[in-house]
Amino acid sequence: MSRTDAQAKGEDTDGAGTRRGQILAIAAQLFARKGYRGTSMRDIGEAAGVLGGSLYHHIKSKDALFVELHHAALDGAEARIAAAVAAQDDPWAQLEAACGALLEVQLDPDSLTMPMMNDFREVPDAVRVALVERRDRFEQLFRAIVAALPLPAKIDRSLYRNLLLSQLNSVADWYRPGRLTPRDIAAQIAHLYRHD
Amino acid sequence: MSRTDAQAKGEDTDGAGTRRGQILAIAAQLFARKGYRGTSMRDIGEAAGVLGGSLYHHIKSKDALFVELHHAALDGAEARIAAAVAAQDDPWAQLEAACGALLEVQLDPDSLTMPMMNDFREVPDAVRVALVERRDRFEQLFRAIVAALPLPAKIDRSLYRNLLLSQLNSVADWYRPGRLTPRDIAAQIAHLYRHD
DNA sequence: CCTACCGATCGGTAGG
DNA sequence: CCTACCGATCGGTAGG
Repeated sequence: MSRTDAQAKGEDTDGAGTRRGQILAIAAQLFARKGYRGTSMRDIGEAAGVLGGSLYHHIKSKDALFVELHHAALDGAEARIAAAVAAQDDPWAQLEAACGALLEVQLDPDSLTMPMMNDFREVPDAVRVALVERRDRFEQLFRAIVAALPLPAKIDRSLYRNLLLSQLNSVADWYRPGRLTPRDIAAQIAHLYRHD
Repeated sequence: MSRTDAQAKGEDTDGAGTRRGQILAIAAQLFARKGYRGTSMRDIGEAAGVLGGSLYHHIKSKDALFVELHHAALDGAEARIAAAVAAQDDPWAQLEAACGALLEVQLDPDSLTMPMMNDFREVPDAVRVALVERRDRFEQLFRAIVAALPLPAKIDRSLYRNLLLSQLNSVADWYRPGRLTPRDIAAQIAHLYRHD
């Protein structure tokens, strides 16, 4: 039975229980830490206790593996953010909730759900197209949140949204767990971006 | 005569006039566009009209080439930002001037002076150490500017500075020349970060 | 600056 | 899941 068949029946195709699920989790961790080009199939195999070539029983190609992980990561982040936003009424509170949820996902050192959003440049062209498309859909979530903010008329909402998203994505470049929590940082960002 | 000898005499060691200067400029452009790992010595050679191996008459290694370009880029950016800041008196005006100068350097598509600040993860360990050390020194400039701002006491200046720097660095990830100028974006960022 | 090459590593495959 | 391998590409070098 193919994976697609199993998915159609709603079975557990690659939770942590399956061998494939274990391999996906291991690969996500390595990609997140070392990037696309910095992670070889042999690296993933070694972490999984097999040779690199053996992985091709579970995946079609390195590219397909990376895209699958990226899509799953954004699915997870999207769900968490949508839930956090839905729990708030005030538009500014929604903004802070969205920032907090995104940063919690992105800054969790054990997170397998957020490989590298920002490696677009080190990926093959065909992969980049798939990543950008999925990311653009993800960003619709923030488009809606920003649209609901009572911003002064003179503020360019497109620029505002781009700055906010790149601000959130770039935190992972310098954040180190310890002094500040993801929520602390989200609160500060939401404070900076509060302009009324 | 070695390069070091020439430098000691203050000669033009690698301006655009020298062959070495041409090669550095070409390499900087490629690194900026495709990243460290995405740019091979053969790529650089091809763009310079020679074979990859021939480049080793002018440089010691790919690593040393990359570090040299990175240091030169930060030297140039530092000088421009310091000059822009010195032309202002008001601390908030200094902040905006610094943002504008940095973004002009970083968003100029023909800029050879700003390879990739953000590829730290795709670089060998020894290179990363050199890059981080130089970058930390670069960031002292912003430490001084932020220290001079009359921020409310409750604002964490360390977090504020980290957010500002990563905000500025991440603009290059989405900026496309056209609608907005680097100064437009700098003005918006300075506006967001104005909290008194 | 080129020819000709080195050892290492890469993604991926055939056959068992 | 392993053995054994493919062709491609990498940074770098010797010798001219």
